[in-house]
Amino acid sequence: MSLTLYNTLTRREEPFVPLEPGRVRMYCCGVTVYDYCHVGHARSYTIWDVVRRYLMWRGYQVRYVQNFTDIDDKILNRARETGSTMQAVADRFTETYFEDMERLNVLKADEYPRATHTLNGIQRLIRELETRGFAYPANGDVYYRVRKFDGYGKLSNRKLEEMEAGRSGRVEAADADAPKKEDPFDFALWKAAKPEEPFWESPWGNGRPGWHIECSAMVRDCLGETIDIHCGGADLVFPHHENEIAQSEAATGKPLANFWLHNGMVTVSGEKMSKSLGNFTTIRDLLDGKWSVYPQVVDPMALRLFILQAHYRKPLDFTPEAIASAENGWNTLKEGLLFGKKFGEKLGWNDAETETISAYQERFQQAMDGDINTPGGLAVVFELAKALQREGNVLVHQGKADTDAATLQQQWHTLVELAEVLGLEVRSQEEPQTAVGGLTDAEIEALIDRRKAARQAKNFAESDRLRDELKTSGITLIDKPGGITEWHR
RNA sequence: GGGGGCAUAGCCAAGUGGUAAGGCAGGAGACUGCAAAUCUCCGAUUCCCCGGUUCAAAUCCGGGUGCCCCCUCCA
Repeated sequence: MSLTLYNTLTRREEPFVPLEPGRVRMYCCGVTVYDYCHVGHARSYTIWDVVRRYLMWRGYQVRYVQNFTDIDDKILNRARETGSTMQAVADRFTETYFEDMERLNVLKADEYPRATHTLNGIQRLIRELETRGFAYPANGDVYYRVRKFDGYGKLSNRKLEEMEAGRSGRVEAADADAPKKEDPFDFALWKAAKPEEPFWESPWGNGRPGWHIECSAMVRDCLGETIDIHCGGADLVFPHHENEIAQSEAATGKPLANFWLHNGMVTVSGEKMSKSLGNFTTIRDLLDGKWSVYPQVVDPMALRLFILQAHYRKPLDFTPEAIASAENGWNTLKEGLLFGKKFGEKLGWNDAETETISAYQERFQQAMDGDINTPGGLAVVFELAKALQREGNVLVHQGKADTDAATLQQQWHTLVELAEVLGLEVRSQEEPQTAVGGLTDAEIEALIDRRKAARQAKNFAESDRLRDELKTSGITLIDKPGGITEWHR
């Protein structure tokens, strides 16, 4: 069995073979740090996190690099609007990126290059392109000579003539740089500084790098001339990744990446979630219960589950119903994942190494090997979680489980292992134990005692009133056989 | 105009030639004073439409229809 991945470059699923046996070099296009991340970003970084985790689980040593674009017009605009500086804005939203990803349990990259720290590599690359005739200066700017690169269009599968011919029905925005370009398709490698903008010195004058060049330079600096996997959102295929290929391959004469992976867009009512459409929900607003159509706190793992329940290349529609569904699904998984903590000791589990159940492992792997089929992998995880949830309840109600302790331990071990490959973990620090209703445990117990008395006296009106009273304080009661009542917040 | 992708139960979603995974929601029963929780059971004669290939197709081929993404910053 081997892992196959859909490669945008060849438009086929291909067996994944790394350049160097056992090692994977992976680069992911990161965010431009000018605002909070939204659910679309969450999807992208979650899915690449899963690809990375899966490769590691498959035994590869993965080196994962993801950049921050911290030089950009949008950051500058934000700085102007808020009376701040590009650096300060970039630092702030780099920080919030980390906070959001931490909540989503996205593993930290091995390296986070930033445009502002890569100026040497960028300038070196531009100089090489200039020497080779792929770049030309024009009034302080430097442009890439697109028509000189034969392979231009190979990733996005388009021909310059055809793009020229149609140009879609959109209004063509005037390109202010057009007079400086030899050809309308040329793009900027270096932009001359405008008054009052931050700049860096260069052989072409003071200025700053264009967007595409930073990734070419960072990949080379951090991972080498050819890497195994380059990934990002499907909206980056053209022009961003196409231009990266043009820059890197013109300079080195080698392929930039063997596999190009792209994730599908998150949509809202069928339309792409994006800043420009204004239909986005930030990760923190969603998790903190500030999404207007779903004003409840959302478990980060439910968001993760929502993302993984769709195949990564398909569009994913973001709706309150889907989030509610994912929350319920996560509760089931969580029950399964907590099984060991709740019942392990009672079942007399030993500390010895427990084996993963191969039947489940193989089914999981088979699904994931098929272009990271997370919905298929989740089916296996859910089967285990449901089985354990059931056993847990049988155990609580009948005092003993239907399955022997050793098998349960293996099932639990398998569940935890496979769920972790998907990054689905119960993280204890996320359980806020603040008493919403302000009742202390003793007060709650006292109310329960009063209700018990009422029930024994068959005064059900009073007992139901007490139950409702507790309910409004956020306390749920569970009546069990033998007159025992348990409660939880 | 060009390029890419998608259409499977109420909703989400796997499945690429061998007779439809899984999740959510829903229904019935058990339990309960009633609830909640839990347990058991139940759902597509059918995979957008029309043709074709085949012993056999959701899966392959041809033709339609509808939707999304990209060609402008974008994950």
